[in-house]
Amino acid sequence: MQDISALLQNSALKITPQRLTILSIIRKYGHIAIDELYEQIRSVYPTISLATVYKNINALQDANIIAQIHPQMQKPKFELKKQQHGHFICKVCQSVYDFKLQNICSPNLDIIDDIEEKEVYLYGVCKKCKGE
Amino acid sequence: MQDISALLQNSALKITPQRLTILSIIRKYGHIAIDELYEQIRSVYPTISLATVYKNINALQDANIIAQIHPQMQKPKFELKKQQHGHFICKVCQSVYDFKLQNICSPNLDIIDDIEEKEVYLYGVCKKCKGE
DNA sequence: GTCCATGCAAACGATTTGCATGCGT
DNA sequence: ACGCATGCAAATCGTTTGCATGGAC
Repeated sequence: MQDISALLQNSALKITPQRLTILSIIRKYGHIAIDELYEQIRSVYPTISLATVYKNINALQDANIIAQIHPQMQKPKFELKKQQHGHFICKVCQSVYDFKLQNICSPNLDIIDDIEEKEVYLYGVCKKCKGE
Repeated sequence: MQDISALLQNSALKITPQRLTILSIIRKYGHIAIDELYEQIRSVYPTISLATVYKNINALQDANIIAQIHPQMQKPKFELKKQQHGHFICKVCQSVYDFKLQNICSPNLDIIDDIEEKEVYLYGVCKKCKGE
């Protein structure tokens, strides 16, 4: 379990209770959309402004502490930044699961010089939903 | 080269000059954002409304004639729907190249029952930009 | 004490909607 | 002739900005 304060300490960002709460909610949920995040944080800080949430997710992205994913048919979601991985999205329950990215296709496209980053989304039905 | 009228004939959508033009522009550019599409179609139909362009891309997506891609750091772009493929995005010139998706990683994640769709974006610098 | 963060309201941009008219079938 | 498509304007939604106050360092 990563230490959330340390993430902020190693950045230029100040440690505020709002930021700590935002990060702990993201960690708890794994992947969360902005409106769910806002809803969750309001149960802790009822007076927090949506603008503050937006400013913080932008600052945290710039500081490379969180990352944004864009699954098809879903609102963008945020996650704590970690090593490269892919996402499996269940079409039924909409859950997002991380998985290790290994030997992704090496496309033989002569325009490609070299590949620096990979972004992979797989879509299907998870076992939990299939089993019902 | 696919026949654009046929795409519309096989759908419930009416064949209008605006739709044909939208589709031919998408085909010509391969991948195009909505504002570029609007700009291009205005050079043919100067009176077309942006609302019409939006209504049409929504209708064409629902009819499975076009698809939307979401490369990181770029506006969403549209392409004609075709068999499954990945996208390589040049970080310098922002160009999008299609490539054939073959033996993508089989993640050993026990929550996955089976995979129905794959969405892959690779990011790097294309040879054209590297060579300069 | 300084500077950044917060919270509110207003502004903004992108997309959608309602409605009257036009066009494809 | 009917019903969907178009084009305009207005409405809406998500996100950003400006600014005064508060809090972290």
